[in-house]
Amino acid sequence: MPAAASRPADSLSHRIAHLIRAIPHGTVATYGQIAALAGNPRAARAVVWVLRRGDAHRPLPWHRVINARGSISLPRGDGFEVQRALLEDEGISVDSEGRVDLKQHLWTGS
DNA sequence: AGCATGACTAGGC
DNA sequence: AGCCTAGCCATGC
Repeated sequence: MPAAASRPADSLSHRIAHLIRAIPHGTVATYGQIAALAGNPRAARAVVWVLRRGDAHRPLPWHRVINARGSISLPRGDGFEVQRALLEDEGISVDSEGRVDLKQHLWTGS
């Protein structure tokens, strides 16, 4: 079965989705961190794409991904509130500005 | 093939 | 410390 030059299973996007599902409950990861683990430290925007696209087949813990400054990147609004609620449900404190204590909750990647 | 979108980031001022 | 700019990646039209 040659052909199939870029099967989803081997694509960067798929690796990204896989990594996101690997983020442990109660911890968070940054876009850049996921990108780096997926092989491209500069593919943070690709991570965003995957998160926005979502996965119709399996649940994606999208709420565990935040930006490098340790805060929720969604614009203020419903999405923002939902993410904050989901994180707090996992025992992660999020202040009114959407900031999380990375020292305490950042996924070490292992 | 070119332009636009998106929840990003590092670096410069 | 905050704002702006330029890079980077995958997809959709």
